[in-house]
Amino acid sequence: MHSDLEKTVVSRILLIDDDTELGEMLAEYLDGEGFEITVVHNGRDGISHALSGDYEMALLDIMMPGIGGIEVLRQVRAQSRMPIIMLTAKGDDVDRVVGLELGADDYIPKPYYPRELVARIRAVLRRAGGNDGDGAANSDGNSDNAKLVNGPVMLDPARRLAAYGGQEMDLTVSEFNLLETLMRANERALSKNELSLTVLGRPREVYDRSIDVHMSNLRQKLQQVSGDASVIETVRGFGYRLRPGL
Amino acid sequence: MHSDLEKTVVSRILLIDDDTELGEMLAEYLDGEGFEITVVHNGRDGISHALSGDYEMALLDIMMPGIGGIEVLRQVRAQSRMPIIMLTAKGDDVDRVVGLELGADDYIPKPYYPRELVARIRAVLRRAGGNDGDGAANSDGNSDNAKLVNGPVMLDPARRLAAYGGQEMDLTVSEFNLLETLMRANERALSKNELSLTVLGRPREVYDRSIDVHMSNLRQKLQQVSGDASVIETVRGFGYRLRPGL
DNA sequence: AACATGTGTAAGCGATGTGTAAAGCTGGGC
DNA sequence: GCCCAGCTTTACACATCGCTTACACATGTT
Repeated sequence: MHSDLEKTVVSRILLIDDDTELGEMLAEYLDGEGFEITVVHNGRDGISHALSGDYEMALLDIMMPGIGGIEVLRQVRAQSRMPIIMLTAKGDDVDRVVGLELGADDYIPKPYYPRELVARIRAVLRRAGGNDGDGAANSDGNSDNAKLVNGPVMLDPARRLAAYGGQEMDLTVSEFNLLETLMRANERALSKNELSLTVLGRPREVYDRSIDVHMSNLRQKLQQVSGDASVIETVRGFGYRLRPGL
Repeated sequence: MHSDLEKTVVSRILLIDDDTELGEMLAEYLDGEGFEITVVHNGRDGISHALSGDYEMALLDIMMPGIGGIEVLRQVRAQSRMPIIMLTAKGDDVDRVVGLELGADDYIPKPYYPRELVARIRAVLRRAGGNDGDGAANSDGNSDNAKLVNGPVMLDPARRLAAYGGQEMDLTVSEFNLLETLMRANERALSKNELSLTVLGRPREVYDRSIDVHMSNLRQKLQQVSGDASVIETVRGFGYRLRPGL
């Protein structure tokens, strides 16, 4: 049962969260990342699904009506050591500590940046899959904190450093996420809604110009350093993409 | 380079802790991880069991009524070199030093994150089980007692000594942990939530400014000794990191 | 030309980070 | 058992940043 870490095997993930809209969004995104995801909306179903043995890990919202996340965790843990990541909105305090003491593998506060969520999921899965207990500090180094390079543009997600042709750039979180998302898409065009989802962690709203403005600012910073005005191209009526063949 | 230390035999572990409830939980969890665990609830029994030769290692709570953990450690060490991991409530670093000097192999503060505990147990067992001679913790790079060096900053986790350019610094437990965590992350940026988890042992709560304050104090001490104001950099909206290329 | 869509700039304001002080805890000394 | 000292946490004041909104202008499309 070892060394079946082939990437061809999709990881089956269970999402237990009563927030259907958010669930949709996450499910969609994770699906795109190569995970197979199932969503259930209450604690009851969560427990039974979790214990079915069909899933490699679970994402569990703490705040749920009826059987809350803590109780779900407790009951699942009574029978299973599957990896579990706790999700929670801000505002609940004591429960978190209890959750971790009960054996949650990680804890992620809202707002979820899907990117970060994926990183944590991979970290947890790797820890669970590779059977060697490694070092003490439970930092989540992960496979996708490798540096991203595309032509002269370099991004180091782990260190949160961005540079163009060796010249460092000072980017805000949103600008950084924006550039990171575009680079990961690798010249594929991304819609504004996709960008809003991954960069801002929320769906794009009706008169929402945030992505546009962040894009504008990012472009300015890029141009300041590169002199190149067209590192990022506009796809009119759709979104943006990194200029092919940079 | 597959090694033969893969033991098909389960590791027998002795847990010495007066807290029965916590003992239950840990025992159950560790059992699920493939360890065979025995729990005793006082120092007397702890010593006799430990010296029985039936166990590969012991987890030892420092705080116990009657014969305390330190005393147990001393008496066991008088006759045995078996691996021992100390468990303790947060905050007492004096005990930690004493424990390590008496020959404890590792030290884990409460609250226990089961995942981390398992990792440490495996690490300790691996060290003890493999060729003990060289003691060099190899590939996993996170040997707990190795000194950490990053530019002029030097940290000796075993002795709890910190220095900048040879100049010793007097740090509190939290400040030390903070610096240690940042150094282990090796220039990776860490979110405040991550830092709170590893440094304080709890998730960051809503209006929790503890990390910020500890950071402020740590920076002051660093500057006092180094004159360098920017050993630790802020990543706004995210967290902190050690300045790359120190 | 008329309309739709994208871009840049500016301004307000909530979010975030820092430093200081005071209160709360805990352990050690007596 | 009490008090003191040191550390951690909380509280607050202040500075700064950056996200969003709004609007004017530019560019593309029909």
